[in-house]
Amino acid sequence: MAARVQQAMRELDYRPNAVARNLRLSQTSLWAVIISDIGNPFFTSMVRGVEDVAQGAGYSVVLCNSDEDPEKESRYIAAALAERMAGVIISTSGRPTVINRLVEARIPVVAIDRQLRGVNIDTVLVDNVQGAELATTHLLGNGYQRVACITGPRRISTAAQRLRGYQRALRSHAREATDNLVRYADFREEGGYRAMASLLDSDNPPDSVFATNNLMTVGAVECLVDRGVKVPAEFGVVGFDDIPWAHLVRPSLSTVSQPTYDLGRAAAVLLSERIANPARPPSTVTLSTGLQVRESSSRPS
Amino acid sequence: MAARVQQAMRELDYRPNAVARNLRLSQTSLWAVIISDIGNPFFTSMVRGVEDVAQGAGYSVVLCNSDEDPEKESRYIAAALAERMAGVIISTSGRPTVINRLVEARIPVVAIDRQLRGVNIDTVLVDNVQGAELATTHLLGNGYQRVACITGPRRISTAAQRLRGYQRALRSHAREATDNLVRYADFREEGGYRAMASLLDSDNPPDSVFATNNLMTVGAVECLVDRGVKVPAEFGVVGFDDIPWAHLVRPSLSTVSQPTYDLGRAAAVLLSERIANPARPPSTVTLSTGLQVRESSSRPS
DNA sequence: TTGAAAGCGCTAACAT
DNA sequence: ATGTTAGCGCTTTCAA
Repeated sequence: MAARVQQAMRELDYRPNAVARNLRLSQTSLWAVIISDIGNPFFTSMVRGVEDVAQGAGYSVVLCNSDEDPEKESRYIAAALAERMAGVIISTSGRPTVINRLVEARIPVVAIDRQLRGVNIDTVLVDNVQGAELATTHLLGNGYQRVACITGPRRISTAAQRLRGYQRALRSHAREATDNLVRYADFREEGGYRAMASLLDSDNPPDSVFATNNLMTVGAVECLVDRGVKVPAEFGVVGFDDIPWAHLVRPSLSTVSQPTYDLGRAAAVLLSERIANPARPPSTVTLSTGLQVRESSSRPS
Repeated sequence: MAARVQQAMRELDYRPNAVARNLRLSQTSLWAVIISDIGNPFFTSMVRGVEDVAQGAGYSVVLCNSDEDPEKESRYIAAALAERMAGVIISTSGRPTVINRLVEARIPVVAIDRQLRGVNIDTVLVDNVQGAELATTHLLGNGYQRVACITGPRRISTAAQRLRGYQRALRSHAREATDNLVRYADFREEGGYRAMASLLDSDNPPDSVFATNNLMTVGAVECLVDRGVKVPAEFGVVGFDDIPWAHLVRPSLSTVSQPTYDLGRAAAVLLSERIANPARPPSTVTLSTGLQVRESSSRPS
């Protein structure tokens, strides 16, 4: 009887070997989530969203941290490929070539937060242009005259789109969008700090800044504090994406907020749908952003 | 010749199937790092330390987030077991039973940050008693009279040890270590907030607090801000473990700092040594902590 | 209902 | 130096 087998299983504490099972079925129950900076709370919140959906669908989520390093990213992609993971959710560091392998190997892939050029796959984004426009317009509306922008690496779609939103806002307020108010940094704190320093040291410095991610915003504010520049009285700051404990920071930071958890959920839903039906055409989900006005952009009149 | 095979491999874009390889060799090149809260920057820094060593030793690191939930933790342990991962580094949510399976299955396991009761395995810790004593003594030395303690769940070793260090410091300053100044919370922000509220609402409220992790410290400070209690003039605060951007928070937070990155490195080294030599007796590495004095504990005289 | 066997893709041992 | 084969533990198909 089957009952006796069950009994024996318990007695011997039998655990099925998933490796053999995976080999036989040529599929696993593991999803890889490859993110570009584990130190950025944006990604950690997103991962929670992915996890909650994945658990419900019977998958386990393993996290891989590429640290914005294309080489580490490649290594993790290779691992996901070699282990024949059931699916991959990736926020790329910007090199499209390596990811193609996954797509070619017919492993379901969803791009999250950042677009993948050259391949047509499921994608979950926020409306970066709109968010950046919101932030810049807000600064202009509060009486700041020369709004600068600290953005990320050109190859990363969010950096490019947020810059575009900034430029669009300037133009619609009849300001010229000059290059000398734009700095390209690395989406990290130190990069934000250096970019801010460079802006302050320029010939005709700005009186406010829009930084295109949370860590660079922190770096920029640190620079302003170090130089004794008063925020928001002398200088306005708006960032893209919140930081935790934003309310404990003085001055508290105005930011473009993103639905990070829902971003993760949406990606997970797309991935499970693609696994269920590999033939369906890829779709793109775009979530909208909101402006959180706090102290750093509210110039006293 | 071998050269012709190499050539064919390239032409066909051959990728070895790691699943089959794992089955044959009954081992993988994947380490699982199971952490209890991905939202806590303490763990993210630790993971970086693990990763850097692992990469050097030819392993890839996948991260699993148990969110302090024993059930999720069990699921990930089961996955690590089923996938026959090469090793596991775990910061447990406190249930010893499930982890035994890993040990019984002879999968190399290293406990990090939190001790595992009942099993004798490689462990990496910080000197929690010493750090807590440092923090409490510092508050007493700065003229605070009634020092409270917000600690974590009893079953977690760090919570117990930090509480012990607090009690020891009180006794060596001839203060009674009374239970009504101690609160057990959950190592999260909301828990810290509620514990602080409970302390303030008690009959004989404290004039300072030592919180045993970073998130609860943030929660406690939020509560103090909401109640209009002046830190540090009316109330002193010291936390255990730093938060990012501690310098941007006003008042800036005094904390017991931990070598988080080195903690990860040490665990990774222990794990790779155990993989190389499964027979060696388990060892425990204890790293020391330091006191970062900032504004929140410096009462103006 | 229960049993037997093939084969997933790889590696290691053995034979040529 | 090159070729052949057994077997890792599972699932699926086919046979009894």
